[in-house]
Amino acid sequence: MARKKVKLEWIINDSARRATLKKRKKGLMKKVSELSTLCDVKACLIVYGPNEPQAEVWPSVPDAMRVLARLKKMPEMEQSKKMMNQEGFMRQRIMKLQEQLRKQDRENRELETTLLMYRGLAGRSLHAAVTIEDMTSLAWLIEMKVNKVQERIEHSKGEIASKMVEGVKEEEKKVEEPSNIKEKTPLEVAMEELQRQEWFTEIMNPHDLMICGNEVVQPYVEHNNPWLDAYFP
Amino acid sequence: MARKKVKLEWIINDSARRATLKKRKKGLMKKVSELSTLCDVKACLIVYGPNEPQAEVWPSVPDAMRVLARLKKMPEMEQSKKMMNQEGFMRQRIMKLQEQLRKQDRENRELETTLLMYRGLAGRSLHAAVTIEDMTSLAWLIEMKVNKVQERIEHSKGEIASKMVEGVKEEEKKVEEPSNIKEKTPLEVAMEELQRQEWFTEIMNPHDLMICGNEVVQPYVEHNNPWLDAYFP
DNA sequence: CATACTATACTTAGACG
DNA sequence: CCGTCTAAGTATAGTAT
Repeated sequence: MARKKVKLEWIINDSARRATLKKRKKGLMKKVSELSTLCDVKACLIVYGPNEPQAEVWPSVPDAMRVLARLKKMPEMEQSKKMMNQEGFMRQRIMKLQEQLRKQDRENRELETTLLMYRGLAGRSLHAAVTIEDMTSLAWLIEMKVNKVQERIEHSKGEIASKMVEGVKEEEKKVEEPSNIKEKTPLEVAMEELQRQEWFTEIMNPHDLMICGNEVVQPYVEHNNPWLDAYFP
Repeated sequence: MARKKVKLEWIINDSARRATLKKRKKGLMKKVSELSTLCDVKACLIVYGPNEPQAEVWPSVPDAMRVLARLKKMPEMEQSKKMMNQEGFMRQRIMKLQEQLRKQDRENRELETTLLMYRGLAGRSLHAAVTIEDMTSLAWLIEMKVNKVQERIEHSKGEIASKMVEGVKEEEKKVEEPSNIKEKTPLEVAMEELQRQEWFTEIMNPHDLMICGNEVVQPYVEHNNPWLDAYFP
């Protein structure tokens, strides 16, 4: 009746596997919550069942969304790590932080506006009527968003374009080098640039391709088209 | 020299807390990976440090994005659970699934297009030049997205509007009831409807408010504006 | 299938260098 | 700060109900 040392591999036995999943999932959730209270850090855990489309989420779906939102903004930061052992690191770091602060301040102002507006709407609608005006406000809020995104697109387009042209020029310069050093193609550079744009990640839907680091990533998709499997193995 | 039973509360000692965080985070990562190999389930874990903006992510940032993208689409499913013990559940279920299938098929077609297009771009740019045409294609792809979103907004606007008006009417009907039953206000209903729109979750940025179930959720925001704390405790 | 049990494997708090 | 050590505390595989 002793306990075997567990081998780290897929459990073949069907019921044993489900039992293990249940037990360990529970344990994991507990441990995540412990970590989060003991050390007061934000964390989130998502576990999908084998067939269920419904995932188990800690601490809650909305909170997980918050964490996701935060994660989405990080790719810009990952690169600053590479500068870690560079000379003059401090000055760059400080500049980055200052810029971040300014940005955050701007965001805070926007947040205030949205909060106030929502408050106004919610307060009024508690037991009074929701008027056409409320509805219009909502529509206005949404249209504002769209306009903003379009503005950013217009603003970024030129930059991306010049980056690409730049990339082309650089490639033309070293046209006869052996170049078995795998460099990023201009398109990849431009795509990475796009990934870093906030409006881009918010506009592109999850089924679009992403570039992350050096690899082209195909986001999660549950497809039922065998042709795709054949074409992209 | 014995080990105390750990109290589940914030560890005051600064270095002890950081040590615990490090150890337990490592343990958690291990356990998540074990679970995922033992039971072959998709999972993801994100843990933020106390001050670091850089999160620790398992299994990897792109994979986490995939998992989260999948999560984003779920809210529609959560509600079907409430119908579980209703009569005629089966027919509704089947209809939902059929609709989902159609939707997925459409999405697959879009995916194919994007993949083919990207392939074309990537293939051409490997060592050849990136032309203005490539760049234009990219811009075109993005503008398509924006147009689509706007279409959806136009299409949904009317529906949302009528829902709100409906809500107002209903509230007017029962104007003299005591109503200590906390019902959703029309605005809340409309907002929930919005949340369910794909274009909405993709357009709204993380700093906007979300409604999730019955509560108004404020997404993650690291603010440095004390006034906000005072106003929204 | 879920629940309860228990021996054992695994994790980790605290001490030490 | 970091890694190592070790006993105490937890998680859980296998089993029984």
